[in-house]
Amino acid sequence: MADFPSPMGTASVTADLVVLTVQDNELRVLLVRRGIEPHRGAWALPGGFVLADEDLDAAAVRELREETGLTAPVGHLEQLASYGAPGRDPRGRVVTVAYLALLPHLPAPVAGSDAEGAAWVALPVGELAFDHARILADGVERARAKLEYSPLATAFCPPEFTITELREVYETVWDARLDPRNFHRKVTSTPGFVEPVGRSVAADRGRPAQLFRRGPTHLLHPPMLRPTP
Amino acid sequence: MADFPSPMGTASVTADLVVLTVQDNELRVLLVRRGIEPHRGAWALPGGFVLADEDLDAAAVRELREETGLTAPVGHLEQLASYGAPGRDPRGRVVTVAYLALLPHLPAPVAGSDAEGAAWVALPVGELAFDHARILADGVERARAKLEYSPLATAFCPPEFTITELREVYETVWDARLDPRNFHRKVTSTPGFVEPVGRSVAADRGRPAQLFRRGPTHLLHPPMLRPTP
DNA sequence: CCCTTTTTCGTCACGCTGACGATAAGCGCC
DNA sequence: GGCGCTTATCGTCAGCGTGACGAAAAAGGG
Repeated sequence: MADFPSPMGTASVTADLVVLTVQDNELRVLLVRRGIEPHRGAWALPGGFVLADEDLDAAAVRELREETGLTAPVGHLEQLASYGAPGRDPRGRVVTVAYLALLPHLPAPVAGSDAEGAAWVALPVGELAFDHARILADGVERARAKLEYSPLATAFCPPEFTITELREVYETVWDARLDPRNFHRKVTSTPGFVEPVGRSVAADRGRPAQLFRRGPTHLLHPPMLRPTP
Repeated sequence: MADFPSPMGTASVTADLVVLTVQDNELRVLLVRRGIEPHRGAWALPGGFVLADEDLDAAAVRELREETGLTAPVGHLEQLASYGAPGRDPRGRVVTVAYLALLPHLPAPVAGSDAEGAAWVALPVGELAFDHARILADGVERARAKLEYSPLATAFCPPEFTITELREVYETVWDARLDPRNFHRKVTSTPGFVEPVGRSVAADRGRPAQLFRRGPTHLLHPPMLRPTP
């Protein structure tokens, strides 16, 4: 690491969020409509500046809470990547540390103080402010890849879910169809992926399905295979 | 994204490198000995401040060139993660974007202007300045994982290499022993992993080995499996 | 009760892997 | 040149996980 004084004056640092959820068999992202310039009126990823005495992860957690009203620790949050091209923000040098959040479907989002509104927008979305389209694409790609070798699909589900609900998450995020019988075998035979609750729940039609919780495993061995188109 | 003025004054942004190589069946990392405070005399990851009109990736490429003297694009370079805990640098708020580089073994490294020396240090290393021990651990873990599902082990090899050299890379990075026969079958039967050059090379003893180049694939299907200890 | 729907269990062929034997192709030495 | 040693490369075979698909179980509705 070099030393002061810095050749690059200084930069502002923001934590922006790619918050994904699955609703109505659609992959949706939380977007806010910008209330101020630049890009006033355009859709953008939620986020904000990192505070002076705040860690990057803490800033992401705070932003997520502010935008979704989340209090309990549900879903999943991880650092995605950082973006700092010189011209990406017309106001000056801004380095953005992007985070990826996977959540079960929640009530209507809350608009932040600097936004005119917030909404869950189904993918693919249209134009976004700044380089947020690229950040979103990176987040979606990360999420798609992580479903293969991690049990993170359960982050899209409520605390108790059926195998079919979990399969619909995979089918939605991957935009593919999975065989219900093979999927059921795979999920229930992978140790630590899901644990049976013991109760069942009846849908509108068909045989009632068993309820499951997410298991203790953080890595799938062997991974869930994405069908080859 | 929120707007100016920033609640967090501003921060300095550095690009630090986890440069890994394999030499003498040891995984080694490029470290510099700090010539100035803080942590003067301590080992640290190479890196430096991002310039005013410079993208993050460009800063990483420049630092890598300055520290290793690399001109041609060899090996592999990717963003690792960002670190910005408030107290991680005693001089003030510094956000570091860490990069991971995988290189074949090179001649002696070059000491930067702000370092008293540079060296390839075999893992595990001792104490490091700042939070560089954590960054290094994250980089090594990323490298170990990537060898499973990507052909990045070839980044540790010279342009032309034998299957045995490639296997020794896996064995060194994973600290495991692989069956030479099964490894040979796996590598040569995975499409696009390696391509035969057509020539052979004789070692000190034994049958001469065929030479290979890295293939066009960027993802291994199915992945190379790490042995379960 | 029969039909429909959905969940859940079984069966079977195939491909990949781990374990390991066998052969090929060099070298040094006598 | 033949022999022994070492390493590279090819073969064989059992076991496991997977894709494809049949079949039974468990509800509700006419």
